[in-house]
Amino acid sequence: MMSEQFNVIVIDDHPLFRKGVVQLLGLDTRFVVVAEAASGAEGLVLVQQHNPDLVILDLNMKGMDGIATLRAIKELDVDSRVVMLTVSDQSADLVAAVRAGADGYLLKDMEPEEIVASLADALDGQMAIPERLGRALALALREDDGNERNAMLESLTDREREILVCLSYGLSNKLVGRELGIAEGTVKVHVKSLLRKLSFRSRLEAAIWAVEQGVK
Amino acid sequence: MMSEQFNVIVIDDHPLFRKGVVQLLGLDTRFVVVAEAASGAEGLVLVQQHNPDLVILDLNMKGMDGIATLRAIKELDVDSRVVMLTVSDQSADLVAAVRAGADGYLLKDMEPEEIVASLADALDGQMAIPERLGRALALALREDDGNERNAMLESLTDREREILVCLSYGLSNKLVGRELGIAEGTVKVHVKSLLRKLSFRSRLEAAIWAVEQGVK
DNA sequence: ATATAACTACCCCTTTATGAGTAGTATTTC
DNA sequence: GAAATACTACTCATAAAGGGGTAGTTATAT
Repeated sequence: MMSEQFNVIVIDDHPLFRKGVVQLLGLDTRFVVVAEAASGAEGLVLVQQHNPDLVILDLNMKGMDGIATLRAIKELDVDSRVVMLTVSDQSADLVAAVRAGADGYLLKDMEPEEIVASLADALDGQMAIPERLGRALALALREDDGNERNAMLESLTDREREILVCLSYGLSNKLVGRELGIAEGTVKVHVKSLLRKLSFRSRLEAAIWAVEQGVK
Repeated sequence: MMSEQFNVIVIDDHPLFRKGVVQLLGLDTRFVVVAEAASGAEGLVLVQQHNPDLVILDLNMKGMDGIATLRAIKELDVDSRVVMLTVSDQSADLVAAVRAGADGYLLKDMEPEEIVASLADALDGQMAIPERLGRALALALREDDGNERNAMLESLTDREREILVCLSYGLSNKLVGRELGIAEGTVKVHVKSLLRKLSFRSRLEAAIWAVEQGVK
């Protein structure tokens, strides 16, 4: 079996970390860094152009943040695997990344050997999750069944919950406004807020979730 | 109890039937025809202007048909009751009308006394459904549980069913196209077709229905 | 008193979605 | 062969949705 080479793009707005990653990958002949980007927007263009095997993406970036960039990449017509690289060991970040389609999640303070091994895993189709976060992820996924649902709903205001119910009935903004006696523009604000709080990208996703959760 | 008077608007693109209805209502002092319209679009404007107690609406009109007009009226900020008047005794038409929010459903070949009595019922809050269609309606409503669901699904082509499933996952047209390997514009055509076939007004309604029906 | 949060309503702008139409190709049906 | 249907892909147009912002009001908490 020949030793394949993998094209890699590194996206990180911190030049030092970026260079560190590039250097680290340079030590392993399997990895070829074909491009670097200092922002999500810039990285997006490069990914589109190069269609790399692997994208290493910083989670905490100014401007277009890591999750947004990850989603944007997943919407491109490329089949690159994306591994998030971050200093955060917050399980919330991990869960958000996994939900948005991350193929791996690495911590910047991991040992170089661990990082390289994890990247190889990701390319191999296995999700690379550090040991210490595995338990948090399992916990978060279990919470998906009820705990998290309540947590998500409780993060909404009464008005937002009311509007979510309307969405689950398939109402348009105009009809929701008429139903609740408020302006259509105001409905948009609440919809916008609840989409942000629940991390949905459209009223469609929110409505489907609400229906599946039995929100009434 | 004083004998109230009800303002009525008649919408029918058949002048003869329209005049007949107006004359019929003229025989009963409770009804006051405040306007007539020969098309759905025209009627819509009049309903908006007059906010009548009752709208008598022909189901079978050229141009904007009766169901479409009914929906448009229900979207207006008026609380008019709408009774469909039609020659059709097809239960499908009846079901569609009831679903779209009709407050009554009359047949043009009913006896004048029956029609007037039914209109009074509708104004009183009771849905006016002819005896002979009652059984069909009950049947149709029972069919809502499975039979009609299958009938609705079977009216779709394979591609449309496939796309409906994508909608139930919350995908946008662009993502559906990418998922199925076709152009976004093509997805739009299929979505438009399935919305028409299933009588939904938005992908949101279709997706919610699909989720509730367990379409997978 | 002064934050803080929620609710309301509007502005701007871009993207999506929907509706209507035309049209070519392939397959099936009569 | 001709007709019908499904699928594909356009065009053009309007409506709806979503993301950003500012801002005034009310209520509640610090």
